Amino acid sequence: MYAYCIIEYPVKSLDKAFTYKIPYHLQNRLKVGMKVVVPFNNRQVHGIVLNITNEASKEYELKEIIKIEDEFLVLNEELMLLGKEMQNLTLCNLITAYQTMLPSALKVKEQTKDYNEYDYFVSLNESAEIINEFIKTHRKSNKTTILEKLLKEKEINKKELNSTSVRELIKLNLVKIDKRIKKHTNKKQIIIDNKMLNADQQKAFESVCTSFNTAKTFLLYGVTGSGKTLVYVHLIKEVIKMNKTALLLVPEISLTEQIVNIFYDNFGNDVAILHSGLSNKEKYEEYLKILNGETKIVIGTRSAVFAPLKNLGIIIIDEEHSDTYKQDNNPRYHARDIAIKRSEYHHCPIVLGSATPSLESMARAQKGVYELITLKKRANKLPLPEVLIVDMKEELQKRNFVISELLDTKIKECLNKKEQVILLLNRRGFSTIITCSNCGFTYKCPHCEISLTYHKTSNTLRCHYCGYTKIKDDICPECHEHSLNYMGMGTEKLEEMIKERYPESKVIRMDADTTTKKGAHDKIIQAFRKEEYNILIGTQMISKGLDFPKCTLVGVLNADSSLNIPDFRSSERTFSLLDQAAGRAGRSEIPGNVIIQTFNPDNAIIKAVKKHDYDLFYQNEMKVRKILKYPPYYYLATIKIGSIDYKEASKEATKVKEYLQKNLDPTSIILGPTTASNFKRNNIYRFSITIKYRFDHSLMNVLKDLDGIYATNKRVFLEIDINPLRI
DNA sequence: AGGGCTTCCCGA
DNA sequence: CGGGAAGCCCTC
Repeated sequence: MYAYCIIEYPVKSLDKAFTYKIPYHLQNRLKVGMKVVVPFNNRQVHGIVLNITNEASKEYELKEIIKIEDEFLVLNEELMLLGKEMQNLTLCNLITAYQTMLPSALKVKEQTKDYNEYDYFVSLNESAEIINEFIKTHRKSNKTTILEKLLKEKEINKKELNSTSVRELIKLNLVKIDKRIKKHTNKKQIIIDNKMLNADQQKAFESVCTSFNTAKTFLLYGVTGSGKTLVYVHLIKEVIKMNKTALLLVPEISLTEQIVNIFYDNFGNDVAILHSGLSNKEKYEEYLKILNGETKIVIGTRSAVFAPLKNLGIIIIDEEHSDTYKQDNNPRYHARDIAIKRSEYHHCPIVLGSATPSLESMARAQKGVYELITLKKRANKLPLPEVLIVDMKEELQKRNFVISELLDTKIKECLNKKEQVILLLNRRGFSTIITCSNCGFTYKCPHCEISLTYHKTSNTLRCHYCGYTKIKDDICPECHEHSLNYMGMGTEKLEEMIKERYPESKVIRMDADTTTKKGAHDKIIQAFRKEEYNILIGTQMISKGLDFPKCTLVGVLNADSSLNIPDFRSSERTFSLLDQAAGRAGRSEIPGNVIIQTFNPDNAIIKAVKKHDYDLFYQNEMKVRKILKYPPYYYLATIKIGSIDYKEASKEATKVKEYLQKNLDPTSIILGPTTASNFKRNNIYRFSITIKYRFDHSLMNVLKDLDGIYATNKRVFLEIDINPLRI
């Protein structure tokens, strides 16, 4: 028998199966999807078994598999198929696809790390007579007490006994030790909310229920606060009743804990949680629980879409429009696409939930590809919060640079009434531009040529692209004057300013800098919910999904920042960010207010946000997309051409374009090459080519070939992104 | 990926 | 001629 294996190196030239003989003693044990050790070019490497056959080509002298690395199946049949689909969808190496699906502890490399904790049990190694004899013939000691205990209890955890005495007893051959994997008692009991559904929610629930056992995609479009989560909970409950499993994806770590907490009242099932904030060991434990079928519900972020659940009954993607569902390095997969593949395999429905669906999803729903379910009203029947637009051009004349008059009064009101405020500023750090007022010098990253951000807490200047960090100077490095100005407002500076301006306030900040530690997200959220603080300052990470009943005021300080980014999706992102942020206010009995500060009060997006009018936004934006030939009317693919050498990158980019022009369908539009949005990053110059296409059956193959051409080029490399979120 | 083999370049 | 660097090829 022979095994076709893919080996661990993620290199194009090795992205193919190698054939090995299966030694006799492994023939019954070896299964497809197992991790094996094989000889490879005078080395031993790890691989995954793709296929087992009785026949093999006689072209090569075949070597034998050395051993099986993991006795249990690493990847089941579904996930093996899914990896191949991901390879086709994203043009990554097959092994890269499989690696992405596994928790790092099980990744194909080195040896599988033993993350298990063990318990050691002591038991008798001789008959009762001999033990009794020993006790009688020796004077009373630690040893005899242990033996007496063991006569009664059969086995005792070694931890409870004196280790020296145990060691002596082992030497005497009277006792032995068994090593067993420690069973963790699971703390996260899932708990199903018994709250009843309202009429709208019930209708939504029932529509999905009629399609259990069908691979159908639903778009659950519900305004913020309409209680989508409760619909999820009831659907999952239903699925569990049918003895199936459920997968719930959320966009950010900060939302996993919150969602878990919603599932209360013991239902007897455990829920596994998977997100990047867990340690490798924790991920491994969660993964094993899922693999062993000990848990039927998985909640997690993007990569949780690969959770090895069997018998999936439903997949739910909350906040489906979120950018975080697309991985921005290889393999550039979108969790939504993967989820749809999985739903096809399991014949189960998939629910995409959002208050601001992506245009792609809404367009598909309009066309009837997805079934549209709408929740128009907030669950608590309260109106959506009133959105007030402040024109910052006028405020500037009143010398209000950061906080407008209106926002200031509202904050004060809120603090007086003992209610809570959320302030959204989509820029972290203290100040975003540092310039010298004497000579005009500005700090730029030496590797990326973008301006450095000053972080006061660490007293450093940092590049938010590559992570370059340097200690802050006191004087200008060019003209050596004490003339450095710290301009541009980041969350750190805002925090400082708010504390000063509202001395009675208790301010907490949540951004990438305050949430590096494990569990920090949850801590901040809990503290704010318990009203230990009354002002929460944060970046967009606070805009999604969070539910603070006492929050009645949301202020968006720089609504324009995302509007001005030159990308075809920036309107969509802005609308969704603002609408989501607005949805944080007034979620309980007390009505809320939203204040949006902008320099473009007449902008159509801002106006649509004011009216909470997704449809208005959708209709307008679809017109723009149609004229400009962007998704959902056209599909996109981008190719980034990078090199340390500027000229070489530029030259190759032109060659790539010529290649595409020669080989692609003439209906496809090829744009570029232009300098990529972050042109120089980590000292690499990058050019970008964008392909717009509708029906181009040759596209994937052309791109695959192109990738192959550059696979051996060490100086120039390509990054291909199918359906990119930004160009 | 990474080791072995060939080729190329150049000179205490 | 010799040695080191760079390029090329192969791996079941």
